[in-house]
Amino acid sequence: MTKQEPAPNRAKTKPAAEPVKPASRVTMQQIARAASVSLGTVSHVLNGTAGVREPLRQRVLRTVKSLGYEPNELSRGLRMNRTNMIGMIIPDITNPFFPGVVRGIEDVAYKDSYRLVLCNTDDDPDKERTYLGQIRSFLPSGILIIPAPDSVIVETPGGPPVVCIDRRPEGWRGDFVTVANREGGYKAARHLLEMGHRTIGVISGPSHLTNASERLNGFRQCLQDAAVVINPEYIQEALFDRESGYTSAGRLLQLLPRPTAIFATNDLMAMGALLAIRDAKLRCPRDVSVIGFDGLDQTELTDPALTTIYQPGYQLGYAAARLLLERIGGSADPRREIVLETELRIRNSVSRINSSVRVA
Amino acid sequence: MTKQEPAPNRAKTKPAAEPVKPASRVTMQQIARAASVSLGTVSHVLNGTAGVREPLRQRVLRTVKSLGYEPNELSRGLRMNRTNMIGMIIPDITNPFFPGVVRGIEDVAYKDSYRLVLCNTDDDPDKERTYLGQIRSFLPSGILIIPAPDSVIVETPGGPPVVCIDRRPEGWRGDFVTVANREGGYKAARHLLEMGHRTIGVISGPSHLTNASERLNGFRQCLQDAAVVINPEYIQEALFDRESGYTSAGRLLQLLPRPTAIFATNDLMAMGALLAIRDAKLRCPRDVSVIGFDGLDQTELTDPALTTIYQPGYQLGYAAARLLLERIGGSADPRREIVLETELRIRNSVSRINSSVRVA
DNA sequence: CATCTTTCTTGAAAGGTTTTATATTTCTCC
DNA sequence: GGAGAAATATAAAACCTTTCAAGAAAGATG
Repeated sequence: MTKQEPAPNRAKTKPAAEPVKPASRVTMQQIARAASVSLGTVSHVLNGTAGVREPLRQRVLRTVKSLGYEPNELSRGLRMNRTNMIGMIIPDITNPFFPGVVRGIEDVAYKDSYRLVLCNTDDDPDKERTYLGQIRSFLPSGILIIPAPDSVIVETPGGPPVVCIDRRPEGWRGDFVTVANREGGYKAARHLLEMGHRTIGVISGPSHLTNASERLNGFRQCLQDAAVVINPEYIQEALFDRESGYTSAGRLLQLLPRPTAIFATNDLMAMGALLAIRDAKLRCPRDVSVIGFDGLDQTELTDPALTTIYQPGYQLGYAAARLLLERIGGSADPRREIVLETELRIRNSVSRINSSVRVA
Repeated sequence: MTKQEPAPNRAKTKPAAEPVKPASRVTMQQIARAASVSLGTVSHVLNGTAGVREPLRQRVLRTVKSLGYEPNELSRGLRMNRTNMIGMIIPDITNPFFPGVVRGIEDVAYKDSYRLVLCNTDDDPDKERTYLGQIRSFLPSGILIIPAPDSVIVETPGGPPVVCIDRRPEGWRGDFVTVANREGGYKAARHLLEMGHRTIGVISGPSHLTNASERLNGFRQCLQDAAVVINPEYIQEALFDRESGYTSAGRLLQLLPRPTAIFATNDLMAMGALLAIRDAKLRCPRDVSVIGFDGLDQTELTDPALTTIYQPGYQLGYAAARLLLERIGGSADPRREIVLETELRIRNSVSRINSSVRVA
């Protein structure tokens, strides 16, 4: 306590008063002083870490309220060696599949009052590495990541728990939440076969993305099971975006015989295909059928409405976040792998092919 | 340094060794020791805050690299009274207009190595308040917000700068980045008038959202300028989402005379209208024309492709982030208001009306 | 009433950085 | 070679919390 002169001469002496601190935040120290109590006690009241007798407790609580104290999460995090943040690394929020995932994550995080730090990698492993480093330097409670292709994620022993979503990075041995991509691809193929298609083109995603290649594998498996062969040039690799879907579809349409159906391993590329078909003066599904993968809302309204394999994006995020929270809570269970189901959504972009074309 | 017995009896004595620190991060202190230099010097090398002679500098840098040091942003932020985070508060990432905005923000932020903390308010002022508090407790460098209706944002004098986007909250007197909503609405009306429409329905957004009401006002202004009257029941208020757009359109379609065109103040509602028209066994644009607002990518592919007023979401975010960064940099310029232009995108959902219907 | 427990309360350290004031070295010039 | 100035290095404080060890008060027991 600095000695304090009695009141009278206050005006004269120009006391070495603090120079009007620029509205800086209220600290626990100030609460302690105002409630004439020790710093530690304030902390104990706030966190319930030790019994504090009721009257004192009330006094502290009142002061907290009246001064409008809010804890400084930085010092808190510094002391406790982790903050209530969750790092969330995704390829690109602009790809309409991801907002749903993010939202699922956030809803879970919000309930437990975790904050989300968002990073878009653009599927660039360098950017991903940068972000990971930066995020770690905030000592987040956990990390949720949709890995870029070829990324090598490692879960550092002392560091925050990590859950991978949607794509499994090379050699990843930790928790993983995904969708039954293989079965989804299989379902797509089966539907096309059932509708009589035998000459089928595929627009696949980047082959080093596990989800893309699994969808393709499932698709192939089904054709193989049905003894339908598919020529390599009928399988085009694109980039999971509309534009490359458009160009790949263009190439497929020029093949002879022209495919009667196209499977795009995501909806964005399927939409590109729809556009390509239109631009080629063909009609979908009359001339060419299209089936997508994702089940984006917007594909209900395309012309024609897109038949697609739905995958539950929101649930994907939701499940991943729940799993992460368990880990943060200290769960040391063996690694978990959660696989959500896909679902064929039949709309109007796949038509039954006339039997004349059918193989005998 | 705890005294260390010679190796042989290690098994017996169970030395009071540190319990294998859980791979905790390397600190500046450790760098300092390893390079036999003071803590301050390390800091100066890292930040260039004081001249350090080259050989020493190199030695420090080498140690930093070899030990893999990464700064702890928490202590850093604690000391400097702010972190390199930016709080970003939006209504709902799931609304397809926002991802573009967010991406624009992130691209700017990334370059200056700021991190984004994402929060979805669902247009709920309480949730918004909660988030604001929580975000502030991280001492972010700045805050970017698309305000919820009826929210009261205040920029605390000592606190981080705030830039509002898209909607101006009641009484907001700070920086603001938006789109020329009024002119956009005007353009929509003019287009419909030019195409011969005189009986027009409107699906407006929530009236307490400034952007929604401005679009409507602009629209009305144009009709008024052209001496076209519009009956109150031809203006339906909806919620900026597809579902409510669908119901509102349904109501409009039952009016007599049935409107020949509908203006929806966002694309999501326009898509709902398209659906409603389809379900009412009518055809767009033959029976009813529709014009939207936003210019979402996906509306290129609807059936029919949606004519709409495009607003540059990405640029909105980009500009807001740049402005915020200037403020963070200390700019004390008078408050700025940036208004971006909209653009009429003519596609296929508005048709010219046959002259017989025209007013003489 | 003295002593022992138990329950509350406190002071101080720790966490990792930046920054200020001071100590030390190096250099310049007579 | 030595004084003084300039350049470089350092120690210690500060930022705001949590937590541990220890002190003080209250209650119980003989």
